[in-house]
Amino acid sequence: MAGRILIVDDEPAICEMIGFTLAGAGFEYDTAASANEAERKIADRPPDMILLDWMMPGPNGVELARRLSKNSSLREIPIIMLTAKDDERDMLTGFGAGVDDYVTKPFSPPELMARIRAVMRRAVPHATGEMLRVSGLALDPVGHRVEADGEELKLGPTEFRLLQFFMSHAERVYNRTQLIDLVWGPGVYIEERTVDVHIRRLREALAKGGYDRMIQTVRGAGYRFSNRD
Amino acid sequence: MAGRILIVDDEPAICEMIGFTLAGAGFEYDTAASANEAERKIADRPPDMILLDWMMPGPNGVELARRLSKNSSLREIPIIMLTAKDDERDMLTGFGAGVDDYVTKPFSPPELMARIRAVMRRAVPHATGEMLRVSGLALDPVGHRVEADGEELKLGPTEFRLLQFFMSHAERVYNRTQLIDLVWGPGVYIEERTVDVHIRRLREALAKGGYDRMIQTVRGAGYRFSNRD
DNA sequence: ATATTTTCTTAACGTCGCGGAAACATACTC
DNA sequence: GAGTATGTTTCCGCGACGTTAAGAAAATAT
Repeated sequence: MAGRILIVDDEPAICEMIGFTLAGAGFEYDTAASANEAERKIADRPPDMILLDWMMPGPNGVELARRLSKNSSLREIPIIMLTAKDDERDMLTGFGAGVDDYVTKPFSPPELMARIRAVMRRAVPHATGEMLRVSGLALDPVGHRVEADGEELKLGPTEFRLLQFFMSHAERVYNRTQLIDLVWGPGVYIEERTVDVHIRRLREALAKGGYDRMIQTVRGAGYRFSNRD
Repeated sequence: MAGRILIVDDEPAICEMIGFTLAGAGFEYDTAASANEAERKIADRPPDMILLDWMMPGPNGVELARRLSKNSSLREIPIIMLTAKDDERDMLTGFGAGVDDYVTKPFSPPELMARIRAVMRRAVPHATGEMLRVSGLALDPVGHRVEADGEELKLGPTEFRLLQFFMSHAERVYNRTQLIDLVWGPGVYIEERTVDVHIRRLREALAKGGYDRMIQTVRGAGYRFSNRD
């Protein structure tokens, strides 16, 4: 499970081709044919990165970028602009609007992938699909496996996502509402106590290697993943 | 990293120049002056990579690329397009036809070599037409055969491609959308559940040697090919 | 061309695992 | 010891997956 990327381009053919390239590299992707559609999809489920075409009918790419940069929870999503012209002025306005990098059409798949990886490593390291390791625990997002001291642990989908989140956000307390938002996703409304149940199940699974101690309760505040006791 | 490269260009001078560069880097090479000649030579002895000129009298480069991509044993041969114009539309039709990278004329020998090496590194496992082996399973991309412990297995075209994909992308989870993209090809729209059916058939075929266990279901995420349980 | 076979795709149904809520038990704070 | 926060267990419904069958399409043979 390497990150999800949203491709915004009005030409379906371009979306398709880029999507194919991304899929080959193990990324999930979604497409949007306009800035408006993109905005809806982003609000619905924020991607880990956005590939944004400059020239589009209706609101153009920069406008969308600017609007996103105004939203505090979405401004962190890295954006790569796809632009036909390498006009310096356009690039400058883009950077002002929170664009992280540019790729000039025509581009080759390897070139695009290199840019994507570079930006991702910088902005959202957890979406690169690299192994997460904390002491004896190893989580492989791509292969969907978790190992404790070389021995595989079996955990359900939600426990897997929960552990993945914790391992990439260690040493920090999250309350139940935050966990629901960040692990279940925005727009999912479940009871806060349900989090407890999944914490329990995760602990149970980790107990095999004695790593359940890393899921720590901070009374009145939430939970924390830490390798210190 | 030696390999045989087929240069397809109607201008003998260019063939010669590229060939000289390749030979200097330790590659073997062959040349073809037209798409038709190239097709014959490829059928006769598939090269490890193709350098394909865009503009040629008769059937042009993209057409050849598209024809190759229809042949399951030849579709994996990486292709680098040589194009004089960096026209966006041309590039896109190229990607659809299974082109791996582009080099725009005029190009320098070092640049070309860099691209060749990059594409080869990426495509190595499934490009060379070499046998794919994972534990007792052996898949021969050229001869279109699959053997389990020396005994031949009979599987349909789609199952063959699916297995070929899995064997060259082991230990990685792919969801149904990605599999459709990567095994059926971009621009093919079929029901996600159809993947299940082909997974079933593949498992059924592999069950003969007990290798069905290698096609693993990762609930909520997709499927994975793995020799570990 | 036509017939035959093979294979692909879809749809329908059965099964099973997982998520989520509720209920109860326990621990902590003041 | 009251009140609140968290741990633990259980159970039901939903949804994901497996499986089968049948019609459509494509490939092959006649």
